[in-house]
Amino acid sequence: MSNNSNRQIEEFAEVFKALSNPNRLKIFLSLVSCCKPGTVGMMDPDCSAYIGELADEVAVVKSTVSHHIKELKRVGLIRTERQGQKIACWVDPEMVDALHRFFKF
Amino acid sequence: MSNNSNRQIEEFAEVFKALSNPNRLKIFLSLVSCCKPGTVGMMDPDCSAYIGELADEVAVVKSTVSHHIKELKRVGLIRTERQGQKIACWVDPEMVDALHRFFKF
DNA sequence: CAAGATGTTCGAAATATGTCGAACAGCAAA
DNA sequence: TTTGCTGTTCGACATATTTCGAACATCTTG
Repeated sequence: MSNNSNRQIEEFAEVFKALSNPNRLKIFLSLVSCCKPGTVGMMDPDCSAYIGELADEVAVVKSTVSHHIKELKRVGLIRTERQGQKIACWVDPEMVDALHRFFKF
Repeated sequence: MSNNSNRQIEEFAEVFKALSNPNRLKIFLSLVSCCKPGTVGMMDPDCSAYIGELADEVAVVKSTVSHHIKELKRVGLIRTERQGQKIACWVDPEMVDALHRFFKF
């Protein structure tokens, strides 16, 4: 920690901004919790959620969820893939690990 | 991770918001780095920085730094104490640990 | 192809944020 | 007490964010 270039600082700041909105954080945590421990990001069919599901959980309209998903994806926190009509979303474990290391003293 | 009440989610969101501004993140990291490993938050006289110093480092005016410090303090990331004319600032290790655990799978 | 489901894009509105400079307040040393 | 630091508060301004609903796009299935 604390040994970061200016560029890295900007990037982490963007990741934190993505997690700074309560609804976006809920979406992120929802994606984490829908995955079995150790399987995150491995494209397990049980290990993802869809926009509509997330909209129900977080209680905002789907267009807003779509926006939030886009932002979480942009900063690298999640990944998505079309599966038929739906879009599967899951957490990227590498980014979570990077954050874990960020706060390691 | 992911096993958080609504209240906890809101609190973490606020912490992430505090770290989402590049200048505020720089201030935070500056406070981390000015501390020797293992001594963070122990009120070691070497283990703190002052508003003016931080303003120089981050290159914003002191009123802005004061604002940012207030916010970092509000969410529990740092602590402060008056030392004569100056205000000493240091990182709260418990919050860093909480963040570390937050990203622990 | 038509209908139905899911997700995206767009425009708009309210609200929040980041920053500055000026004025003010607290402390220390002459 | 006066002067000179240090930090805080305030008002202002520009910009960003969050959210919604409507319109559009994409995919599946009958």
